[in-house]
Amino acid sequence: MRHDSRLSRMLHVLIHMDRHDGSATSEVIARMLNTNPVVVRRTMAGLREQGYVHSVKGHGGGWTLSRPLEQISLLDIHRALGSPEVFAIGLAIDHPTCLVEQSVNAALQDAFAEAEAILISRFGNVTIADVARDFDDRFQRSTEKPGPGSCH
Amino acid sequence: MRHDSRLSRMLHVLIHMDRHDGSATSEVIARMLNTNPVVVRRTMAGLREQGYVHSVKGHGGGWTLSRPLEQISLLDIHRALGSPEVFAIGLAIDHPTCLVEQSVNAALQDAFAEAEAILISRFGNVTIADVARDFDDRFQRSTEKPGPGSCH
DNA sequence: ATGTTCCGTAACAAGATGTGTTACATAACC
DNA sequence: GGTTATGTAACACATCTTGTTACGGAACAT
Repeated sequence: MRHDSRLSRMLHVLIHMDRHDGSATSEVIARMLNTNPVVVRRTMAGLREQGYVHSVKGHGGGWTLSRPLEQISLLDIHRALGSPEVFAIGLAIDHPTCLVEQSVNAALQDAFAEAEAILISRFGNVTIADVARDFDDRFQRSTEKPGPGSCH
Repeated sequence: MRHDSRLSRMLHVLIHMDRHDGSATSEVIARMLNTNPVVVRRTMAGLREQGYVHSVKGHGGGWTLSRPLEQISLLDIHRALGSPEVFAIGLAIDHPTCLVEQSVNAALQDAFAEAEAILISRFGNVTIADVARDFDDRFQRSTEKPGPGSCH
């Protein structure tokens, strides 16, 4: 696969869970995301550990939100997923003895650090509720009768 | 491997080439970078196509710079390498029919676009000569007698 | 109690990509 | 023609995300 899509998937599913009464099973979520129930459990495990969702075993069980979307930022989810590497480009080696390579590393790291700081700051300032609100706008524009609906 | 280190490697070798009279063979460059001559040719091919370096076959041949480092930015090299994907994080799917996922994509793409714009802008504003100058500073601090030297 | 429905997790396959390596063709210079 | 280079195809390898199978454990239904 080309890149890590777990953040995208988790935001997607959390909004659906918010707009859906009761709990959702890994099976149902997997169909939403066009993937496998095991992948769902694996990915949501981090969110559960951080207290953003709750899982219940057995009949009638499944996944539920543990707190309102207003209280969860994109950064929270990014971190719950283990703060995966942001960049696909990186240094050849981390601590080179070559002074030339040290300068190259410094130049690149500066640039990466600046870009990452922007991204992380942005993630921290956007809640999932903000994204859900944007969905409401799109939904309203796409239908005559606005309301809390979804595409699944 | 974890990530794309071609940019880092190319900056490294271009500075060495600048501080080294005559041409350098793929063999010599490969030893600098702790890699293989074929990898060097493969990676430098893009730089040659864009006119940053020149290669000569046969006895006495090798690689030479086609223009001063002042005229090559980090962005130039990034593009010469085919503008590889900057981020290791991405969207689940590109053009979803699901309105929720469309909102998620929009939020993430906004954030990524902003961060990438910063990174690209930074790359565009730094020439390899700037990096080489930083090397000169480090070299001077590391010895009594400053001068155009390298670690290889 | 037993079966059904869930999650939890280990184990392994698949696909993609950067990299390493071998092999061979081609070109330039001795 | 032989030597020294690059150019490039072909394939192996490592790593990582994702997909899949398998099985264990917990909760609820009957």
